[in-house]
Amino acid sequence: MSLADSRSDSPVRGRPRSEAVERAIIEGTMKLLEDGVPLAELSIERIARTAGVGKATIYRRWSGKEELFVDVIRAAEPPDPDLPGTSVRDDLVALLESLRLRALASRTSALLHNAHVQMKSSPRIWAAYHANVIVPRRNLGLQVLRRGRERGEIRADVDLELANDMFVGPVLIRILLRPDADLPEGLAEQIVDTVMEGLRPVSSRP
Amino acid sequence: MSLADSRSDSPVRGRPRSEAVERAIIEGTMKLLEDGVPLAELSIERIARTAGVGKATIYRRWSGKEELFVDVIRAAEPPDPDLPGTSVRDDLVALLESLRLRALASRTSALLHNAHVQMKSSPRIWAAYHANVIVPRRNLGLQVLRRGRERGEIRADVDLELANDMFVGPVLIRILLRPDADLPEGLAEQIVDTVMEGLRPVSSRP
Amino acid sequence: MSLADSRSDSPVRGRPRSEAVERAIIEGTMKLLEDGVPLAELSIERIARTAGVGKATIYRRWSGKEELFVDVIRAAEPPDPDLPGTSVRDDLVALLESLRLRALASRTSALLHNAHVQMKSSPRIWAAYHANVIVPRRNLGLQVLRRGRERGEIRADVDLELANDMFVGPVLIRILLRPDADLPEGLAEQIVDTVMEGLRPVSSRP
Amino acid sequence: MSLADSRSDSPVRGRPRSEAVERAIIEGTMKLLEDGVPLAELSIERIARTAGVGKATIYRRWSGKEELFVDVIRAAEPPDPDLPGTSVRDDLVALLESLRLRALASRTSALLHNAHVQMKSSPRIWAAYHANVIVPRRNLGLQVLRRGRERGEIRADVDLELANDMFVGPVLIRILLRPDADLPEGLAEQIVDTVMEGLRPVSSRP
DNA sequence: GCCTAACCGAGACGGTACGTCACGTCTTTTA
DNA sequence: TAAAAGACGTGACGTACCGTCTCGGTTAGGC
Repeated sequence: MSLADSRSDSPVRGRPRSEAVERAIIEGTMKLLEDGVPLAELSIERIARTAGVGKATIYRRWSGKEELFVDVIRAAEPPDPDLPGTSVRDDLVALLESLRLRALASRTSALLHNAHVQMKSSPRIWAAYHANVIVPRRNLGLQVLRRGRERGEIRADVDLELANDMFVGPVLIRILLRPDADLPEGLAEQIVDTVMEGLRPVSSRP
Repeated sequence: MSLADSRSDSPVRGRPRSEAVERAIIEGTMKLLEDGVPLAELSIERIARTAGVGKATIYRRWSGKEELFVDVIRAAEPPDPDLPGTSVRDDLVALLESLRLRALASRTSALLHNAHVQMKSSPRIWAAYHANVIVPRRNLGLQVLRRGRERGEIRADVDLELANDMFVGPVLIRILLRPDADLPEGLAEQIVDTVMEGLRPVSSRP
Repeated sequence: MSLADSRSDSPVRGRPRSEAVERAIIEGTMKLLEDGVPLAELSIERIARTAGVGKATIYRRWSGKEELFVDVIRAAEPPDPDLPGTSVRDDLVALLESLRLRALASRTSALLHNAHVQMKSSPRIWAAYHANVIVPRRNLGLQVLRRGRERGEIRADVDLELANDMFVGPVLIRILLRPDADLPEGLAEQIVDTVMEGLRPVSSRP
Repeated sequence: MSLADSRSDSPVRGRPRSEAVERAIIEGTMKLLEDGVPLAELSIERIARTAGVGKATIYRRWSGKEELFVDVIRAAEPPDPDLPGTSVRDDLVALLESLRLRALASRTSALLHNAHVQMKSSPRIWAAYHANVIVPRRNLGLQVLRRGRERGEIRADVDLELANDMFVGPVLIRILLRPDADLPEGLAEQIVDTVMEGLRPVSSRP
């Protein structure tokens, strides 16, 4: 292997792909989405025009609109939130709060509202999005809950997957299904405090 | 209705539209969706071909693909579930259980998974779907919760809209975002019992 | 058969193709050629734009650029010339003169110079052009020569196909291979008189 | 050469162009043509692939497809035929015979049939081909005829340019316009003898 | 039992976007 | 500096749908 690598056969050959072009495409797409262009009008042709790029350059990197969207959305994803670590309750509030704030930020809002829409048209792409975006976030929540169970803040018999859905579901439902719904301050606390009540060990009840 | 028809200005004139054709279109579309045709390939042209119908005949009834989908989905919607009325808890379980069973039925499953996807591309259509399908279901839940508050099964200070989202959210999130997730028997009970814990009046705690 | 024909199954079905559109396409193409647009720039896309027509409308009638050109050239072909019939010599002069005049007319000149060029790229199309344009003209000449042989104006042992090439060749070579060459008045007479000398029966020599 | 190389200013600077590469390109193109690749499919990209050469290497030598073709065709041109010089008649027969044989040779046949086709798309290139290939051949014929006139084998009032077209035209017409036409042995003699009849001085008639 | 307006299927129409390919130019590394 | 490789912007290719528009041919009333 080290031998093969050091041979002159084909390290990279030819002109390398321009990172600037890649950025231009993704940011051009993002700009169009932010400008409120309906998803149905977001053609590859238009993206290419906006980014000042040839169609072939897009197809060289992504095999279609949906594949491109996975990367666009990934680029728009904010970094994982910092968790205080003081308690399960506080960590969950931080997680949900970051979800709420992301949805309120107009930039990602337009993306979040519409992004998964287009991708669900293609099971293959949805899988990619699921693996790259949804699962990691989900794991963050599961990790918090697992730690909570170890610490005795959550009953041992609780289905953590379901618990996670009970925390995240109410927020996501408002974001995805009812974009007009408001996401008031304090929403995260209300949800966490209510659901935690049903997960707490019986001994710790007031 | 008979009053309107008997008006003298223009009763019907000419050949009336065939109900059979209307049914053929909607059921043809449904058949295609059930057969796993990706939403992106569901063109009006293909629907017309499948239903053995002219394109104009479709456009005479619906102004586009999305409008048609609203009716297709409405046709696939099961009737509102019967609520036992014995308690808030039992009614909520019945509601969630009907949601779960609908998602498990393969026929509507394909529709549910993908329906809102296409429609969200068109705000206008999404509004129609929202008003005709989502809001009524939602109101059913709110009604149950309101009755529960009146009966004292739920604390007076609880935000019922949010409470509703907390019951429905976990189920919908699994249906819409993770079609591969399982919806095990007893899911409804688990969710309702857990969340209800946090909504119950302090006095009724064990 | 008469039964089948009289049944209502499918006389023509659907909207008939517009003859006006067909004309617009052919004349649009001709206009572009006359305007000196290089053949390489004569894209279907541009023809459609010029004719104010959708691309699909062109492809519905012709399977490609070359097929279309066959019809464009056929449309530009002048009618067969009137032959005086007084003698082989006079008929041949008339034939060659019509060829010369056609080449001088700027309209068809541009076509003639470039038309067969594009078509030869496709053997299939060239065959069509050959069958529809070249062969009929050629037959006209052969007919004249055959009549001349019957009348004794041409020796019986003459290969008429070759003879025809000897009359037509010199003119065509100037048109196709040397567009800058001049086609002076009297050219037809010179060629016919010279070649006829070699075809005449020995007895009729001066 | 050695003198030029030893000059101090800029003998050649850098890596010299490879003649092998040049040959590979021209012969690769010829191979493709011989293999019956339709002219329309003869892209620079394909030629480069076939010759195992970079596109830029081709563009460094020729400014486009047509320029390249001029050299390809020139490379395929057979040398000028040896003329017996015994009489105008014999020289012309030799000229026409060489034309006939060239067309029969499959190698150049494919080229001859299609070569001028592509080039006529570009007036500039056609001019180059005309000057480099057509004119020299043509001059050879004119030279023979001029000598014939001096010797008294051809009448003094004969238009030699036209005479040349009358000899060459019938053969070329068969090659270029009717590739399926046969070019039988004895064709050259028949044409020359027939046309010469009309060019001979009156005094020498039988 | 006609008349006639609207329906119905088929499919042509001007468009727009698709995904592919070749153009001629450019930017890499290697020789 | 040449050469192979291949990315780049451009634009045509031929296909598929869009939503609209004729066509010939039903199919129900109202007269």
